[in-house]
Amino acid sequence: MKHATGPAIHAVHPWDPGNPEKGARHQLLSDDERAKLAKIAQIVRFAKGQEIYGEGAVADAAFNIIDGVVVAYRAEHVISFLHPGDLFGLSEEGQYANATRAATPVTAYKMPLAALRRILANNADLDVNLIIKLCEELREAQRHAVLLAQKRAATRLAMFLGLQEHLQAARGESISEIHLQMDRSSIAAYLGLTTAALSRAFRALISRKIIASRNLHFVKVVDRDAFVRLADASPDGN
Amino acid sequence: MKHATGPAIHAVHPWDPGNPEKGARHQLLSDDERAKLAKIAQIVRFAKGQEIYGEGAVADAAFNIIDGVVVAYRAEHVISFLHPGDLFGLSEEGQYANATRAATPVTAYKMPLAALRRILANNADLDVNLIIKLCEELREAQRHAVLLAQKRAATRLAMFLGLQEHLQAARGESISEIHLQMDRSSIAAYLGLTTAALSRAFRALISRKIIASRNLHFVKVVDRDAFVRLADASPDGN
DNA sequence: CGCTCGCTTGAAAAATATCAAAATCTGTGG
DNA sequence: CCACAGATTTTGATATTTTTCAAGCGAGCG
Repeated sequence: MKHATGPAIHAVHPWDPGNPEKGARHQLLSDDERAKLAKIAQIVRFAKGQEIYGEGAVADAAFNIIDGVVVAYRAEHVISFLHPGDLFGLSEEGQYANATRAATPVTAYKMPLAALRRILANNADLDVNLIIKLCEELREAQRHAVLLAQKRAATRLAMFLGLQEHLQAARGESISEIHLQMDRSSIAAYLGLTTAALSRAFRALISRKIIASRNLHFVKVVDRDAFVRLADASPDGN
Repeated sequence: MKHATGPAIHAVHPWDPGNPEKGARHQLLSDDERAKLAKIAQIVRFAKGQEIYGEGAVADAAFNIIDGVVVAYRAEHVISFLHPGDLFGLSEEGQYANATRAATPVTAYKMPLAALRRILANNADLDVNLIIKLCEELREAQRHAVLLAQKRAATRLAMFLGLQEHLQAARGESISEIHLQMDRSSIAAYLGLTTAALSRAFRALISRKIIASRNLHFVKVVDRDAFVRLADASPDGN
């Protein structure tokens, strides 16, 4: 079982131009590092919809997702969706900068921040890995901003689906369908739309035969050209 | 002259709850570290409007702003405004993830990435400082996303002005007026609006007597209550 | 098997995008 | 220091698009 070894942090390496397939994510930690972290970590579970911590709560632990999807939000707006291999609860000491909630049943490692920092202080490699991970989060936050700057709902949705597909590929999963594990209201909050507008955007893409969906959680890109035309943040017309 | 000492990285410390005034930014580097960086840095200047590097260009150097404002953009959308004490051009090796352009005349340190990484590898403290800086950038990118998720133009503008004011305060400058160094089209691109909509948003805030401005670059908050009511990402009504 | 919660749909109102023209600003050169 | 030309910003009138508010559906759950 891959989960038995301890926390795993996955990210696309920002240096190392010579990595196998571009965009592929790597496990950043060595077995040794994972073992060290495992010593201070405990495995915790959250039910779907359960709050993990609130905005502004005193931050005492970081989490590393083993399985499931977590939603990070702030002031009613979804900031990011976190997946297995992601780290969260970090980078704010004192208090958490945003709230988090389980979008699906979640299993995660929970690591006390104090112990974590102690390990980081004595381990330059971990430091670097943390930097890599932060860079990845930063890139993603910026992609989110570009998405949100789009003016048309259908464009935002297409970009979002493109991001999801991309993430799925980076995780090594199949791309034949895009799997949306979160509910519509979370997606709407991520896209800066009302659920009504999101629903209509889905309908627009479907009726234009750009995507198809067999249920709320699975979407398939039918017309790749049109999809890319929409999703690639075309600076021009649309 | 404070600039004679070498690169300076400013950030709000994420740990250290016990810092003097909350929100105040600190110089992260020791004199020794600055001296080390100074050895590999050269001072460069850019004219207003000049491109510093293009999106996707081969990344060979990082920059640290001494004076002026830089705009980072991607696909026609402004991702961030960078100020003195900020670092950019980092975190992408291989190629720059976004383009940058001088919004005002800019003076900066230019540091070859290769040399920079060599220094980082041998200096755990610098590592930590880099982490702190990345956390700050991440927080800011997330704030940007929250801003963009707002549906009303006036709300986005008010939040933007609030952010600018906050940054100004963190830099220790006066807050009696908000100084907008960039042009309207950059602000519009940052807010995900057209310049026309941005102009009307300004007008709306002015006619509602929430702000006043003596020219394009200086804005004053007149009705603080109304301003805060708008800018504080009110999850509720508006 | 009924019920709740979440998603979809409708119709009307509000807001922004568009496109184009007028006003202002900037900085350049006389 | 002033005048001018180009560029930026503002304003107007319309067309789109999204939000709102509310009612209908449907799927999943107890």
